[in-house]
Amino acid sequence: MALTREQVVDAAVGVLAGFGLADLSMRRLARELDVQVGALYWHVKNKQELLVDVAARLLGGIEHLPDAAATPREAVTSLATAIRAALAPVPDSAEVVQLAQTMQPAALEPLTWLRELLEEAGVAPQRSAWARHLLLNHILGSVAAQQDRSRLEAVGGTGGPDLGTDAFAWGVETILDGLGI
Amino acid sequence: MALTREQVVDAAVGVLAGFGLADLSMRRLARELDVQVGALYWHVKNKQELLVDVAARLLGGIEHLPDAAATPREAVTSLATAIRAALAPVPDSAEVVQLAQTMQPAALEPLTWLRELLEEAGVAPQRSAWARHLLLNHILGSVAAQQDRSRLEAVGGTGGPDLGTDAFAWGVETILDGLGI
DNA sequence: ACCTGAACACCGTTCAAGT
DNA sequence: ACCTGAACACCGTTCAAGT
Repeated sequence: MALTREQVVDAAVGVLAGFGLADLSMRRLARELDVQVGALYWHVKNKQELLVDVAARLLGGIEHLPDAAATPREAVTSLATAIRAALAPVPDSAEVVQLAQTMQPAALEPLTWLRELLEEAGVAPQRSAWARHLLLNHILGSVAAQQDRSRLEAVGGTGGPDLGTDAFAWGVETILDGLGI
Repeated sequence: MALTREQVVDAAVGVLAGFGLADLSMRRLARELDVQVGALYWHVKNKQELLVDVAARLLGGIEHLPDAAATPREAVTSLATAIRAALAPVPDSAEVVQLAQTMQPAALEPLTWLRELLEEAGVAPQRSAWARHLLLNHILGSVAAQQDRSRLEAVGGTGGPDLGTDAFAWGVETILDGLGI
């Protein structure tokens, strides 16, 4: 049975989740899939394009319209939290999303919803693109900072109660306060 | 005359400013300095340590206490703007600073001043570390976004009036508003 | 003290040739 | 259509040996 692009992305997500971006090489992927390196280039144009698919997969499980009952502001908070939760367990996920966002912004749907929700919550259309960036920088920065910390703890981790969550939630509230919504 | 660590850092900053992080390899540096690669490793422990020095150099020209006459809030804005101005012309500088910040936070003095100024402006000491991160993520995110845009324009650039500046200033004000200072 | 030469163990990408 | 084999042009790091 022939290799599929799906399988290549699966393997890439697996290596990223298990070992981080430094170990995610095309050659490692080929080994994992029992093919030669060149075979991968029939299914993906290059590594960057593959990473866009990886980012999309990481964010793929996020649902739109989480709570019809919530206030518009709570809807923003809820989506931001869902994005963070999806990225937090995967090492270097913030870097991968940032890259994908730069190369193909439209490929990461949940990140575009952020702008819509901000407008529904009262942010002016002229400001919503900037506001989305502000929020996204906070989300990705929080994820990266938390993962850097856990890298230092290494295996002898303290197993603490996820201190990053408080800082993250506070940051979201601070931004929304600043937006006056 | 023997090679110095200073010269290695100089060369690294030069390659980064001129060609970006992708071209900043130890081998390229050795070529530029007319030595063998191994020679570099007598002056720096590894590439990461060198990049910390590069980041420190990029931020090294920033002065503390810019305006004694300014309000505390203006002092924060002024420092944030100075940091952005120092990084904006150097490709991939945000990535390099983020790496350095992770590896040796104390090595980047101007970034530590940000916290002090925020406290002087009225941010509670328990919140000032989080607030600094929020602001820093905005600064670095703005720099990266602007450089990504100018990468797409490439050589045939429109030469527009630096649209990123407005978004940056607005973001700083929004964060400070959210902090209630 | 400072550097060379050479090696080790990797990379991403391409492409003729096979099936 | 899909993959192999092999090459091209690179990496970061180490280290005996030279001066």
